[in-house]
Amino acid sequence: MNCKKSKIRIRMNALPRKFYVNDTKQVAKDLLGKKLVRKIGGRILSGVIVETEAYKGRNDPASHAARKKTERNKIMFGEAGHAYVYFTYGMHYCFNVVAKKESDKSGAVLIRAIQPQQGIQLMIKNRKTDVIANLTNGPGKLAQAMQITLKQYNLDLTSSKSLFILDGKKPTKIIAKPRVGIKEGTDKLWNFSINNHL
DNA sequence: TCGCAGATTGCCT
DNA sequence: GGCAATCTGCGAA
Repeated sequence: MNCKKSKIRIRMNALPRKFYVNDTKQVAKDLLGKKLVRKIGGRILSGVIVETEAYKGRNDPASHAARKKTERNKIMFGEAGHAYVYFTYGMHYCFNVVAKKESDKSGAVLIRAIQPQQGIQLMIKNRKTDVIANLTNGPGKLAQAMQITLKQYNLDLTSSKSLFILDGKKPTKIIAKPRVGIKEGTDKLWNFSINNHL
């Protein structure tokens, strides 16, 4: 890759495939502070990622990919950098990014929360609430605000123009906690967040 | 302010 | 048939 000095940067580039080909926990931490961007019909929605969770495959009972490859979770076994969207509790979508080392068979990072930056008005409309702090502080809320559905299933985040992630400021402090909403594997501190000093 | 239960659909056993 | 990587509203204190 020759990254010569580009005077005019018309569009910032999305994070490269290489970023996602790494240990799932590491990518989960690296994603904090990065900027999630969604383009819908010329409008831009964006926010800084402030909370993530790592889900591996084998040896992680809480992961969808813990047992075996199925129609739904096959994306977690696929190429890193793709979007894994799933529908749960009969009414919510959750947005994940496939991230794993070459040697790993499966793994993904759940994006749990972002801090809204652009397109807040549209998010308010999508979420039907005007409480900013409540727009994207959960996986289901985030997907609703960003209009992420099964249409984004298996989307390649490194080449898509409607959904991608940009580089951002590296957080100074990362907090590790047990993952939320699961029954098994709660001993692992694979929930990562940064203090968004609100 | 906190805690609990209902909503609601598709996937897995 | 049972339950899920959740959110919201309502009731009690």
